[in-house]
Amino acid sequence: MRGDEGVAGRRLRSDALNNRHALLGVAVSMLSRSDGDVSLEAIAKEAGVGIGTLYRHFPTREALVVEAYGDEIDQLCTATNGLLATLPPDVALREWMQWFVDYVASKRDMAEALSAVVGATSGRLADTREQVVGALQVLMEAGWEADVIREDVDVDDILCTLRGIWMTASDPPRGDRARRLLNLLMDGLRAGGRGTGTG
Amino acid sequence: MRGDEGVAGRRLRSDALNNRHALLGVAVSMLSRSDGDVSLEAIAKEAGVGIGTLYRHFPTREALVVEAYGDEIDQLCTATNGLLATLPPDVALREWMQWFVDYVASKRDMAEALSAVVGATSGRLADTREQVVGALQVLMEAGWEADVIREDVDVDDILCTLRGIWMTASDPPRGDRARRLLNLLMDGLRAGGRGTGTG
DNA sequence: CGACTTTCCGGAGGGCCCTCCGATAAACCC
DNA sequence: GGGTTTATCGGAGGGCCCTCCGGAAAGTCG
Repeated sequence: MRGDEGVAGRRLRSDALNNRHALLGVAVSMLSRSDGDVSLEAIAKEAGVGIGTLYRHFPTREALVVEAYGDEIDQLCTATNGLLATLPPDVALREWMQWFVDYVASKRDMAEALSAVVGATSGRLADTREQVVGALQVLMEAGWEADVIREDVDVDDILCTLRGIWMTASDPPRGDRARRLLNLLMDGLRAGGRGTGTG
Repeated sequence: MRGDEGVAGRRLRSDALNNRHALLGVAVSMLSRSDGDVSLEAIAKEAGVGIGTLYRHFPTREALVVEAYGDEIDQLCTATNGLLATLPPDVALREWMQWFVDYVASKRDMAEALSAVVGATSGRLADTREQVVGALQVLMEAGWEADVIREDVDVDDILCTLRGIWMTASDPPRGDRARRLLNLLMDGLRAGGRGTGTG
């Protein structure tokens, strides 16, 4: 399973590994419930471990959420190949961003968790960042190659804009507006050559 | 002074008014300091009132921040006229958004506070929302009139996108990226006619 | 000035977050 | 197994957020 080591990559002791899996399982289950907010202490209790143990494995709530849904994020990030195999690059990019935004909006706490990912510079959150950036990079490069995406916009620009859109799409869910904003973004991405802004 | 009444518009009792002013003054002063986080309890204590009093006047941290800087937000929102008097509408819009984003990035807690404003549907935060929407509306309408801004993008679209940009521009401050994103947005806003996205 | 009504105050209290360190248990060696 | 090392656990504790309501102060009327 992904992420079965500690921060230094060392193998975890058996009890630590059990606790880690228990926490992730409980986290997925409790975060999926539709009732009100879920406290980290409640997750630790339900998993049968102390709160200190939860924090040792997952230093922030965001880290826990991202790791709980790590597999699904993996899937989204590897889906780029399938998209590029069947769609023009710009359409593939548009479609992938739509999936991503919809996915984020479908999970409690995911918008905030992935916002932390965007700003992360080290640790596991930063690994996830690299993963997402990588997926976007593949899509963008295909668009550049086919000359359907302007070249003076970088992957970080897109990621930051995307974050703005998924924040809008979640809490409360607003898929319609997200679609409009993605259209606006795509139009900016296709607008000819050098930026025409005044700044 | 702006905001010298309670939620129902009734006149405040004298002690309440004094407390309110004391809280706002202390809030501005403490939020302007550059050291670490400022707790609401610390603000209440410094203002010489109980924590309950603070919450009665300002139901959330965001409300306190927005009201503390209400005058400055007013100024930003009325600056549109001056801009439109001397600049083409699209340039004026671009310039105003730049001011706004830079302003948000310059105040502790302002990014989050104004995010709450964007989502507010009632109360004083919603009033501020109307104010900002009004300013944007003026700029957009000038752009539509002059036929330099596409007409299938509404003011809420811009506000949501703008929020994404100011979130990026603050915490940590990243004015360079904000400028790039504003350029991208402007290019989308000028890109011809009907949206070309696939959604 | 009292007496009465209305508004407002203050801080105790409960919940959550996060840290820290003495206690505990796994892993390893002989 | 017994002893030693080292990783891990657990929860007490302190801080902040926010609510709630008994009590106090301001305003009002005769």
